[in-house]
Amino acid sequence: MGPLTTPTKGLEAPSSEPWTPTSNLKMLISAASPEIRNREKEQAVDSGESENSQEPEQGEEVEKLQISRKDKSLGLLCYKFLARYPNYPNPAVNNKISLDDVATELNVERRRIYDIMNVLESLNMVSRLAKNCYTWHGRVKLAQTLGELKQAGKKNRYEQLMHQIRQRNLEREEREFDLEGEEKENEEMSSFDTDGDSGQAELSGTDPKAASANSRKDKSLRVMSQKFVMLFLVSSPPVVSLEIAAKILIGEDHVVDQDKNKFKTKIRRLYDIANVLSSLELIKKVHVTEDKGRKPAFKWTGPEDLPFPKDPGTSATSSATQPLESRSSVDNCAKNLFSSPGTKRGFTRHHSLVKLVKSIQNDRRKINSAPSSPIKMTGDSANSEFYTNKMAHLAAICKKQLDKQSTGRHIRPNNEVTDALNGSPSHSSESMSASNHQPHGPSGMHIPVLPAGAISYLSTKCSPIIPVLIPQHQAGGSYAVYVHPTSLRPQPTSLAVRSMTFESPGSANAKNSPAAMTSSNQTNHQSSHDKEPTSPSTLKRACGEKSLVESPSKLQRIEPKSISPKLCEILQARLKARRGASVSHRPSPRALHLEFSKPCENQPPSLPTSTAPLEHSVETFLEKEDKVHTSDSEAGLTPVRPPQSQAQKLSVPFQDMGLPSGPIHTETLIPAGYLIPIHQQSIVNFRDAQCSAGEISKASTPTYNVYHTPTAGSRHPLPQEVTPTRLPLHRIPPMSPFPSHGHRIHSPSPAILNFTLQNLGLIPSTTTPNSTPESSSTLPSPHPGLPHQSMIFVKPLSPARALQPASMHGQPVTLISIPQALVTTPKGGQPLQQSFFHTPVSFPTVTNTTAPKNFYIPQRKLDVSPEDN
DNA sequence: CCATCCCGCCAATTA
DNA sequence: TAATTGGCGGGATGG
Repeated sequence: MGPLTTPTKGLEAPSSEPWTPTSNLKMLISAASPEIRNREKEQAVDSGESENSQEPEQGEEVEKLQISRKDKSLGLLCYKFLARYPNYPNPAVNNKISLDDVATELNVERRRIYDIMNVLESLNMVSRLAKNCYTWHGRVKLAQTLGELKQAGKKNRYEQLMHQIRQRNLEREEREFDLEGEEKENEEMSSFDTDGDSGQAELSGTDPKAASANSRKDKSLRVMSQKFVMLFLVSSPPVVSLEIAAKILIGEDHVVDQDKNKFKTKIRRLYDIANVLSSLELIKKVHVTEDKGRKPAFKWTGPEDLPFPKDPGTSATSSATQPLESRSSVDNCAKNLFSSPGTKRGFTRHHSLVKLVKSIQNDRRKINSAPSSPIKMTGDSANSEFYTNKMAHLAAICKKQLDKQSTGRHIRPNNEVTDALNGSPSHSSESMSASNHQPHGPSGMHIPVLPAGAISYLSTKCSPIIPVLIPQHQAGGSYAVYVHPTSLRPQPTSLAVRSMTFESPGSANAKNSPAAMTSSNQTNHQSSHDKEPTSPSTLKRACGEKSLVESPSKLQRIEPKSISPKLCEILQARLKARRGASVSHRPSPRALHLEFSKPCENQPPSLPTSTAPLEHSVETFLEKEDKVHTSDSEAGLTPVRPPQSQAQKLSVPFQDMGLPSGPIHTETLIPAGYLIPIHQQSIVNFRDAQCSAGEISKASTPTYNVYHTPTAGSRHPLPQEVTPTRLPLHRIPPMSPFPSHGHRIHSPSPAILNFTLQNLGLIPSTTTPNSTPESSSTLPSPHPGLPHQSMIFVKPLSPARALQPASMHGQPVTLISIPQALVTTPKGGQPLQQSFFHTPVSFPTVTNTTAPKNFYIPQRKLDVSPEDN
């Protein structure tokens, strides 16, 4: 069933059909304009068609809508766009996005859609399938992507750069140059980094030559978006002013102002990006009052805890591992999902290849899936989605309006700084909360909201088994699920691509347990094999060349640790001295890391499901990869690019060795790129889903559904970075009892919608018309998709607390339950990805830590005023 | 006046 | 070569 109609179409439908009268109204209204809210207040509900009736209530004739510029804003457009798709799409379905359709439906020029897509693509929320076609991933990979970006940001030392710039500014202000000398020093330091990392990227952008391969293009929006996000993830108060961001994004600030124009342009672009990110609710506008005056800035409101890619090498993270971005090359690579070969060559996937791949994939799935329970995505779900989308759309809008209405800003989180706080000491503690989930909460990022259905897993490395609790209200009580850690990490999915591979090694904790690693590797191998061999050399020239060449260089690598700390200290010292502001440093996670890691090691390597056999030496693995990388792409894997492989190679050994440097270098090299991670998890789900439904769906759609992520980025995590927590988790294979049921929630949207509508008074209560199964959880949780603060207050309880105490004893692992309220969830029916990670080893304290301590922010010079609006 | 940022020309890249 | 992407900056708009 599901498959039939399904997915594909779902999208378009919304466009114009009249859904319900009311809905239309809403849509219109929303679309109409900001003023709407006013209107709403007045009218509240209104009659149909706003236009028609026109309601002169207001009297004015404003004529329908004044089309003010705001009505056309990119942010609003983005909201509309997002409303069309579920936050956690069911992987089984093919979530294709046709640019033409979207543009038509939303009534905008294509150009605008590109802007949105580029930003979303940079966050892995979508990936380009083909010409006019993108695949929607929603927020499934978001947490991971953010984690990777964070790593990349650290690597690039954006934090330091930011500090430097700030200081510089201060100095300038105060006295122009006096301190130049010092600054220079700093700069130099930084510059190195920069050069190493981003610098290159930058250069390329600036310099044509550097770019050689890189198309200049690569640089832009996508890369910019990633860098911008990195800044937030890295800075302690997660507040970034446009000015600073622009400077960093531009090659550097040293450049000085020369190009005013350039600066101006950069700012323009940042606004574009910021609008999209705001729609995603990852950031919000604020003003910072620094020494100078008030400057426009944005505050991060997204999730703070991200999975750390590094550690886990195992799982997904690794994929993440790389943050990388390589800019141009990356892009290219990435883009090429499938293959990416040489510039032109690409293999473009190939039709024929595709078929092969599919078949292969299918086989794999079967295999893999077997153990796992299939998920179901039934047709209904599909249908439901259909509706859902619409609903979501409306809901989103409504929500938005509501928000506006409710002026209140909620809390300002200024201090959300959780990260900073906790962060340094332990990500771990903090992290827990919700890694993945969406953020929407107002400011709270951490709130763990889980979808009712969803199961969260904690990954703990430590204990072999991880208990997971899932609280569900309605549905059932909470459940505890035990999962083998191993399974988690190494992802069973064969799909994992090489990216994964390297991840594992690297991430695997610094030390990584061999077993785990191997397993993962293995998987990769398999998958990779099948696929196409082509890719290897081909990559884009750029990629290959650069990576190759550069990789060797270790420039950065070396210093990072050594240097960075120094710099930090210096900077901090300076800052303190000057301002008294302090910069928070994060303590290096490493120490923790190690500790944690050990436990992990203990775990049994083998996984039940995991396919991963162990073994394979890295080398082997590598070899294979080289040959094959891409193969997976279809499977949903990402394509690989040769360079990566190399990188991996390098990295692997090093890591194993325990040397950070190796891998790092690579990264460094490419700093600027755009990252594209791969997620296993998703894959997994996907598979599962497919098992059940997949075939059908496929049949319907010839295309590949796969979603592969575009590419994996190449890099791996830095060794340094290894953070203690690793969490990867995300979806687990179907071990858990429940998940199997498909019930999932797919899109929250309906729920939300209801919620919204109810609030509005539009509808009585209860479910939406088309109920979807998930309806059970009526509560509206704000979904990721629509975040609203206002809508629901989810209080972030400390998760730990919420959960049962049991967890405590249970071991190191803490469990977190999530209120079911939150509906959201991924559709996959499965466990979603939320991962919580708790720190594995928790000492008793851990739990505690999580919550409460957030408040203090060390220094902050900046005042942030919420502005909104 | 100035912060935002829409619009769309037109170049780069693809098909 | 045509079409698709998407850099880029003029200049409009709202505050």
